[in-house]
Amino acid sequence: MNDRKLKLADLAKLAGVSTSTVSRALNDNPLIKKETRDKLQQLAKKHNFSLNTAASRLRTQKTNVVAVIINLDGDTEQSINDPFLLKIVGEINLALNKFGLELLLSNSFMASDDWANYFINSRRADGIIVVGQGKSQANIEAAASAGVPLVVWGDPKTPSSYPIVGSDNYLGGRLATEHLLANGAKNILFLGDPGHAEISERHRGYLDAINEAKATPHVVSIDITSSAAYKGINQLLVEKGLCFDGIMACSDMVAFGAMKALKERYISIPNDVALVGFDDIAMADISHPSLSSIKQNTQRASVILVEKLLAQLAGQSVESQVVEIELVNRQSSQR
Amino acid sequence: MNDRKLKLADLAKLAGVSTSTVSRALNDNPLIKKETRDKLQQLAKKHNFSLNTAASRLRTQKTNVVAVIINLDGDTEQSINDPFLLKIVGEINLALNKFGLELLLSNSFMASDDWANYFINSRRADGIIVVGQGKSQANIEAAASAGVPLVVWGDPKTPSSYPIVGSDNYLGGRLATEHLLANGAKNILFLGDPGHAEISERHRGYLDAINEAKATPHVVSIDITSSAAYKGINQLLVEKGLCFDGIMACSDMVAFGAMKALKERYISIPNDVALVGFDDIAMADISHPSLSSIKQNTQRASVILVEKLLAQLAGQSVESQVVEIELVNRQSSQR
DNA sequence: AAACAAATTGCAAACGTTTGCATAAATCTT
DNA sequence: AAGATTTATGCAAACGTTTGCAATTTGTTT
Repeated sequence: MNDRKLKLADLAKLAGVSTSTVSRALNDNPLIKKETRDKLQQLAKKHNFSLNTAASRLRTQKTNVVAVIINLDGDTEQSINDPFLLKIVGEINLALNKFGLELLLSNSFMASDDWANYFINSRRADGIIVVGQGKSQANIEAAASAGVPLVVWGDPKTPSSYPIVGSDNYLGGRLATEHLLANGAKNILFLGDPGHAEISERHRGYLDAINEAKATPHVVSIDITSSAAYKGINQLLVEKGLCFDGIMACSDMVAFGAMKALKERYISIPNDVALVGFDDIAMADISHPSLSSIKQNTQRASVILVEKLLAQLAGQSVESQVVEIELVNRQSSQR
Repeated sequence: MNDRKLKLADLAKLAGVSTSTVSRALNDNPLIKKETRDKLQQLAKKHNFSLNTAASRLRTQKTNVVAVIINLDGDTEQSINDPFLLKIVGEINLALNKFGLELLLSNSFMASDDWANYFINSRRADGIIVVGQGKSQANIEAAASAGVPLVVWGDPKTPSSYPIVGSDNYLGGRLATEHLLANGAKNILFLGDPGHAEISERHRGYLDAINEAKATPHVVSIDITSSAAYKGINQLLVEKGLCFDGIMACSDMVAFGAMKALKERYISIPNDVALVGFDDIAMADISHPSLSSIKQNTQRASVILVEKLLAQLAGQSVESQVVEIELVNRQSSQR
């Protein structure tokens, strides 16, 4: 339907000016008289012109694209099932758009493990945002030490050579546990895998709160999925009976897995067992009983992630940063 | 840390051949002797070389990028909260990677409404996958009639000038309703907004099943969110009491909203009200009672979407296609 | 009105690939 | 052993922007 794609030169000919002028005008360069600029921008719009990004990226050596890598462990299926990871990708997308950047989506099953090479050397993107630290930080380390502009969503307290933005997981774990204690729970389970960076901090917070209350810690180490949680709690109940009266789950999906196991045995939540999750996904509010949870401010975190990436692109060096969290108090822990 | 980025010419000099040879070797062009090809590929790997995609895209006029647009209505907040949309994006990502394509993520709040221009003319991407028909198909129509390679995830039975891949929503609505009827429900609510393309088909299926059973249809038209469902059912219960014994919800999240409203009033599921959802998200299996649902085969659909896009890129014309669905029978409808 | 400064615009050379065509080397015919 | 094929490589011209510098126009000062 359309005739052949217009290029800058065609537009220039139409307007009777040089391509330099058109180029500058479209980039709103003040070197060009305001009047001419407006006229040319109008013309471009009228002819449905848009710049060939390939050409301009080649010339400027900038892409205005950010690669977002969902960093999965491979041995967990958290990816597809956990709404939280995808939610944060959505937020990052919004934040990037706000800064005029585009989002190239990838996951860690990508072609190469050499992110620096694949994304940056190849000029596919200007920088990288990694979502999730995963258990191994090797790929991240490698990219960072190759000098790639890079930010990670993860646990900011992890010592690292690259900036990490994330929630105060320690505080989250502590708050959740203290909340359970305050609601009368004595034997509180930690449900999650402390081998995972972010969860290990939540676990530390849990431990400190438990110790201060002179209670006994008990960890059920499971994969970050609801089905693993379901099985884990089920098994525990079979083997030892109801030996706990509170659960601090490392994610909401995990909490729901536990909740199912409890409900099936007619164990009352929160009366027999109080329960707190982590993430505050949409479902937390809509489940019955509704799930108390530690809410992560993903929106704010996303903006910070992008800002820090931009700062790096501008040559500044940036630090890790903690984003505030909040306990959302609902029915599952209230007694 | 790294020295200046290598280019093809540098590599050529190192190997003592021309850039043409290196270029062809790296693209595995059989014009080049296998031996030389291997040697050059090795050399490239050793020096951590990777092609400048900007340059090669400029030269070849191909990007190997597909823009995925999450098409939202603007007046609904389905986006961030509905795991289903994001899940399908994840699946599409996997499918694209399988074909060596990359995924540029966007949503309909993007800069321009002129997708053809923004994505294709500008050579940001070779083609577009639209996730969700939304209520208005204007943007899609415009892009399609501009000759853009484009595929839509939506309701394949919608008459359209572009190929739509999606579940058999009519059949899904019918199966769900028939299932509820078979389980003894007499007054079955349809919970969802029939103004929305895909949901309208589900509604048609519902209606046909209801009519064949000589039952009375009743639609509660709400936005596609769990909170809208919660409010909708709550209001109905307040105004008319328990005037129904079955619900066919237009999505799982909607079903959960309804479930909450029912549970709060101690209305038993499935005994007082049987419930079927749509989408079969992870939570359906883990809720209590577990939620019967129509399962959409997102993985298969994603592969088909990509294949159809590739076919278009190859100049073939392609048709809409229905992907099979399946009723997953769980507790919420079983009596 | 000339000389100078400031504001606009144009010229032409990059950016790093790919690829049609020409050439050189190797292999095959007779 | 010399031409005719086949196979392997190199030359050089694109692809469509951006941008330093030069050139032109306009405005200001004396």
